[in-house]
Amino acid sequence: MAQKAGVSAATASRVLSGHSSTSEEARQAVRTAAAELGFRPNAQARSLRKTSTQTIGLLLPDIRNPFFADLAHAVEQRARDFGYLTLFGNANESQTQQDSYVDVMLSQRVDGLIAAPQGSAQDLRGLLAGEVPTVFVDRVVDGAAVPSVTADNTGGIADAVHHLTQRGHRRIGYIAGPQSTSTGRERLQAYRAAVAETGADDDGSLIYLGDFQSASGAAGARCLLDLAEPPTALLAADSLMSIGAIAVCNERSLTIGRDVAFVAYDDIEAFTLLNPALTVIAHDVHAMGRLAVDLLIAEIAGESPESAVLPSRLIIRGSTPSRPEGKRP
Amino acid sequence: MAQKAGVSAATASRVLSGHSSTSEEARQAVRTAAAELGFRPNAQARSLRKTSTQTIGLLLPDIRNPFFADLAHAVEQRARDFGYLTLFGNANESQTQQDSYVDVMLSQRVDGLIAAPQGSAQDLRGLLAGEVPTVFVDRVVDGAAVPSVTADNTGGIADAVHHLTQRGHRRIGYIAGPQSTSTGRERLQAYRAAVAETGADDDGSLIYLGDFQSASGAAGARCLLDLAEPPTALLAADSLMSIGAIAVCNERSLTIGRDVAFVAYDDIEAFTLLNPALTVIAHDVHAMGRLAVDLLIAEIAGESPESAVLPSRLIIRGSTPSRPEGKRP
DNA sequence: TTGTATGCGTTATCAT
DNA sequence: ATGATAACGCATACAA
Repeated sequence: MAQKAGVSAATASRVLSGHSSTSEEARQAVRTAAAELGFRPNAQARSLRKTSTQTIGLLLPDIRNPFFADLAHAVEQRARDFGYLTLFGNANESQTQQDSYVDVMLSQRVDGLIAAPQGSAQDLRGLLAGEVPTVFVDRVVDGAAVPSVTADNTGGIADAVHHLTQRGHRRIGYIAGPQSTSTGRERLQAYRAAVAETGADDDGSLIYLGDFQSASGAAGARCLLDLAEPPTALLAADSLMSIGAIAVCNERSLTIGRDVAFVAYDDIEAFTLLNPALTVIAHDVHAMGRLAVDLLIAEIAGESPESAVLPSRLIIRGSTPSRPEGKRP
Repeated sequence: MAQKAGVSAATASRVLSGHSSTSEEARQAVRTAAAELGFRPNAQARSLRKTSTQTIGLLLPDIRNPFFADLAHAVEQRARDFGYLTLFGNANESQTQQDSYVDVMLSQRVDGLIAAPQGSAQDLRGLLAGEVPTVFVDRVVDGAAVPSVTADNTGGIADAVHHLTQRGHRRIGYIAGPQSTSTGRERLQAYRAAVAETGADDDGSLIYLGDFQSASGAAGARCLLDLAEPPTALLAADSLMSIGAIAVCNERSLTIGRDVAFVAYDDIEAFTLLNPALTVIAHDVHAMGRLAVDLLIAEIAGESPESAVLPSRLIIRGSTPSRPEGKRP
């Protein structure tokens, strides 16, 4: 390339990176030569020489979960604003895959890492050793000194339970997330606290432990509805489990809102299409992703950004009417 | 690292890559040293030396579209099987972002590229110049000699239109995808052909050009339903536009299945929750992603794999009952 | 089996 | 303003 332009590699580099002072004719020569050859600087070599890769890693547990898809989109767009390419890993709700992606991303020398982690701190030694600037998003890992952007899980669940008890429900079935995630744990704890506070039935059999996937939501709904004394309201800890649970209700010809109330954690557009539409605990996913990137950028710049907790908002729709006097099958 | 283990860099490299012959004691020394130092080989440097990066690029138009999220998942999992990391780009249905991602990925020297492209061949000169093994998935670009894995758009739409006419519909409103995509074009053409073939109303005003996003589905539904002689059935070219369209039907208290029939292109789980559930044109997204990776691997290996067209399947559910005699508002 | 030397493509330093 | 040179971290050909 350089020789085609009749200059040294150094000059070509200077022209292409627009760095140092170059002559007009050198710029011309290099640019035409580059264009003709379809020359593309090798990012690997550049990263090797510089310290940065202009790349951040995004480690998500499940890209098929609309919440994380939205989050990915928000992160990616914001990262672009700062000139970073987002390297994407889908842990598939598996510790093994998560670890392997952390490994790969560290090997790729990402400049920073945004992760919605699972498991304990031990599993993420790499990150926690401070090997790379890291921000946790949505989920956190206990005992990790890592800035995070999370949602107000406790407030969200509390609002939902209070809402349901106000509407006359005392038996609230809860389809929980996996306890290997901070969100799964926090939301379950919040459910228990809210149940205690409101005086709703504190019955361990009203809790089903799912895994944030649709099938477990279905299993949970079956289990709860089969109880001798079934719940009059269902609350599921994410949108995918909600979908599974609602499918079971339909299967059994239980009408949501009439035969059983329903609240979903996470809002997705399709939930507004249901009849009645679903009452949900919603968040500003876009803000969450955006803020996570901002924190990471600050961290990369050597600052120590503060963690943030974004508010939850209960959106009341038709799936949680006041409880009628009548019984349900 | 090497000196900590008391060996040369070459020996360390050999041990870590498990390549050449090494002595037991060298292996021990290197491995313990590597573990103690938390040593991680630099993938950049390795890629620079080797020709491959063990990385493929995946360029998708919209990760928030469940179809592409599923596709991303399938591709990523399959790529893992071959030891490839998937580098992910979300073009956001924008040509500019698409081009910039192609640029970045080529700079990153991905070993191959899987893309659901938009626009014309001119916009993707880089790929088409054969700079890197490429496979198109879902969408293609005209005039490009690139293997592809697509769905049978024509068959899917034809089945849907035939189904609707058999159920007594003559005015079928079609919310089309953008004509800058091959899927948008093919499906629209198939709609027109099927309308002509079945003798349904061939009325240009029954066609609305959307952009595969939810808002345009809503706009399309409003436009079509406002017609002096509105359609009795609606067909939308993807799931997002379907969601927007259904929201409008609900808004107007039109009951799907009773007041207006509905068929969505692409199946998503939430569609089965609607009451009635949606009739959809479904595909095996997982197979599509998997096959795309397989083709790419073959291409990387120097072969010339054949393009594949995966079948569409019409899943008939409650949203398309036989047309009653009664009119709709 | 292992060490030495070289090169991958780029950029920073130091001359000129 | 530009060229020569070294260095980034790793892998390989060759020598020992």
